[in-house]
Amino acid sequence: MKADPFVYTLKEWTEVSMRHSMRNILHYARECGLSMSNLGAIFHIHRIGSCGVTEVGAHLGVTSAAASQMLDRLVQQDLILRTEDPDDRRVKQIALTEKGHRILEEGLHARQGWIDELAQNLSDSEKETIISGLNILIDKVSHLALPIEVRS
Amino acid sequence: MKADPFVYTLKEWTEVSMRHSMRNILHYARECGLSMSNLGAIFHIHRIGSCGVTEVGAHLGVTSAAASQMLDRLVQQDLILRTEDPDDRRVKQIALTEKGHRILEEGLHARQGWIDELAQNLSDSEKETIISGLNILIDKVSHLALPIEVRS
DNA sequence: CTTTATAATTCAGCCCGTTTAACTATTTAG
DNA sequence: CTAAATAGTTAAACGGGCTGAATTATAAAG
Repeated sequence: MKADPFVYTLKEWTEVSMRHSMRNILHYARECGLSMSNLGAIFHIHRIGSCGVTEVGAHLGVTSAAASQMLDRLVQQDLILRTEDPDDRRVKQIALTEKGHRILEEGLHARQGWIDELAQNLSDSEKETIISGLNILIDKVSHLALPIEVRS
Repeated sequence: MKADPFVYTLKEWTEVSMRHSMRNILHYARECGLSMSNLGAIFHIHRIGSCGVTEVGAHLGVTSAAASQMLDRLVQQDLILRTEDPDDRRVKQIALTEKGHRILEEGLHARQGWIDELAQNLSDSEKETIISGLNILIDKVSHLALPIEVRS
């Protein structure tokens, strides 16, 4: 089980791609003056659409107090919008502003720019082979048990 | 160029795999009381072997003062060793302790554990297809221009 | 030998992210 | 209607991580 060459290769690729992406996103974060937590929140808010303060905190693994304060800073920077939920006025709906969306797009581009570069060095037949494999992975990974989002 | 389905698919997979890995490593960091910077330093030290304080800082994108302080905390936690370089006594050689190696191994395992799980849902022929693609990627990515490690 | 450059450390000061606890507002349960 | 639960905010306190500047030690250049 430990000697599965498939697992070894997939881990190697994951390691390499993550190293590239992480370096790029860290550089971008520094460039635009946001912390990784900030970017993580922005990415999460985009991915799940509108949500509440506590939920953002749960995803980041922090208390609702911490989330509230961080979101407050993001509101001040005009990156997110915090509006009252008409159905339950205890809840604040968190959403990205236009500027927030721009940061998100730029962040994605910064993080994955190396992939564009990589693609230029590949022939069409190589791309075919790779796509076949990736589609299998993408299909199967969606069936994985969803990791639980816990607060300690 | 923007509509290259290959780029789209590869980016999608990178996004998904990074989300899994990041969640797991964040959870692990929290669990063992280390920051992501700490883990990043440990990973880097392991990857390039022994190195100096300033170099670690450069990789993390911080000043040598910041690196010195962070490494100091890691020394106190018995995660790294800081010894004088006999060839140039200005330099301190940074290396992982046994405990540091253990944290590294556990971190890798935590981060990539989902890959083991994923592998169980794949047939041998599917694995073959995927490996073929990954090997192309791994080969080509090594030819990418190395991102410059800069200090602003 | 003297000067200059380099590696690392220390210190003061700042900001960010976090927690706990207290508090307000609102909703839900009885 | 009242009591309990929930969502969010606020405040105080702590520590991490960062910077810039000063310091020490060593090496390299002249």
